[in-house]
Amino acid sequence: MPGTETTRPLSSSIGDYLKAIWTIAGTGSASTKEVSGHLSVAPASVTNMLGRLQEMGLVRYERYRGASLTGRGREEALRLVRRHRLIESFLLGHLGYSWQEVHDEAERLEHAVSDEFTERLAELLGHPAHDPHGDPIPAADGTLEPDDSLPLGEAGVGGRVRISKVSDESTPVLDYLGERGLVPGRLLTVREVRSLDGVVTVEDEGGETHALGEPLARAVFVREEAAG
Amino acid sequence: MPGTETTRPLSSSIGDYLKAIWTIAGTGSASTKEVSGHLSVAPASVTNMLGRLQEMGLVRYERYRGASLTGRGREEALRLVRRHRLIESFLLGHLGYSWQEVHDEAERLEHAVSDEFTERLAELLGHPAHDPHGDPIPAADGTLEPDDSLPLGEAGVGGRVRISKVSDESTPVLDYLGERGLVPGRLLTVREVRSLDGVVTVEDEGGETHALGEPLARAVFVREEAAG
DNA sequence: ACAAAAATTTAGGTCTAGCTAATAATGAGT
DNA sequence: ACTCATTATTAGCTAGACCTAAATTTTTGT
Repeated sequence: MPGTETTRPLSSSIGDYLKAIWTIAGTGSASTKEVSGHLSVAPASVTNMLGRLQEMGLVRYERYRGASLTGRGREEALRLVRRHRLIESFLLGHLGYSWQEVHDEAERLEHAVSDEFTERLAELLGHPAHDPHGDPIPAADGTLEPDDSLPLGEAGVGGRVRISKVSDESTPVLDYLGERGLVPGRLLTVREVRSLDGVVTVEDEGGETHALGEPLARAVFVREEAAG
Repeated sequence: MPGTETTRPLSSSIGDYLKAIWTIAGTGSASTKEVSGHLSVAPASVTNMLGRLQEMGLVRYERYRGASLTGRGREEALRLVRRHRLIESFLLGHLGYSWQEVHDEAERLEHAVSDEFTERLAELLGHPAHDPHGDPIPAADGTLEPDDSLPLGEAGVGGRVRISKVSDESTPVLDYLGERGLVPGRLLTVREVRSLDGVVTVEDEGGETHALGEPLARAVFVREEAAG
């Protein structure tokens, strides 16, 4: 059966590279330095690995020019993202993990888990479309819903917006927002966007007002609501 | 803090060696060949690794004499066994895995999972004392209930016995027994043990009679019931 | 008691994924 | 257009965990 070896294991660090490129560049291309920074690996090691990934047909890579994912590379990356997000959902929903604990555990687990496990987990969770951060979970067939959300600061003043996701970079930020109910799904009205310091003032459904500065405002992504 | 580095990561294959020695020899000692067979690793590699494990203080090893676990080695092995059995329980109980699928998945997961995860999983499962095969699950503190079960063939004729566990070596065997309800917890009466071929005849609670030959009889372990 | 068989160890090599230091290409600023 | 800082690549090494083939020790059978 030629062409049937779709699911050979693929060492765990290979997946990390693919995910990194996908995260950094999406469909575009990622530089050695960016990947190096993302994975905390020396640039020289990245160069080396990108060469190998190209030989495997997972990335397109040109010396001094950075790398971008091939179809297969993207597929593989999305498969890992799917695993990661489903596992995070499980850890938060069923095992009582907190935001901060979840990421590392999921990072390790996503490399150990089989497709079988992933799909059964999806089943258990009721095939969620989004993870707890609000990020879309790629479908089992590798499809990913296009993400049309925008940073809170770029929303139109006076508009009604719904929080679509909260970026998972910083734990204190997540905690702060979580405590105030600023989580995916929440409906807000944008009251003011001050261009000097980027502070965004919003009003939530309960009439509470929140003023969000630099790191906070950038962590919140929203979608404009159909009816204002 | 000297002596506080209890939980450093320990590469995954190290754990495999410790578990193998524990499984083969318990508290006694395992030969190079046994370990080699158990892990499907060349004998030379085993020799090499046993030397390293000794340096780490995890096994006692004498050239040409085999290896046995030290206290720390045993602790580590039992921790993995705990993980493995809890994960198996979860896969069977919550994700709908079947006997045959469960083992490999658990084997991979047990190396990726943290203590945190393990304990939260134990919580979710209601702190079970036994896994689905009937094997005791080591406690979080490293304690393991002594196992006083014996192979079905060694039970006294006429006695009432309860199936304590079913060894998880062979899938067809597990399936066969499972289909007939010969699972841990089942109460049986031993009708006959034929010494020529080792066939054991038992009667279950429903009055059904089962004649179990070599591989089957050896997979079933029982405990004698207090009141006959 | 000893030779042959079985088990084990040693020696020497591979592959992966990382590292540092030295060298080369790219691109920004004047 | 040229120089210099930045970014990448090459070269050469390390460590872990494995392998095969050759040498050695232990065990077994007579």
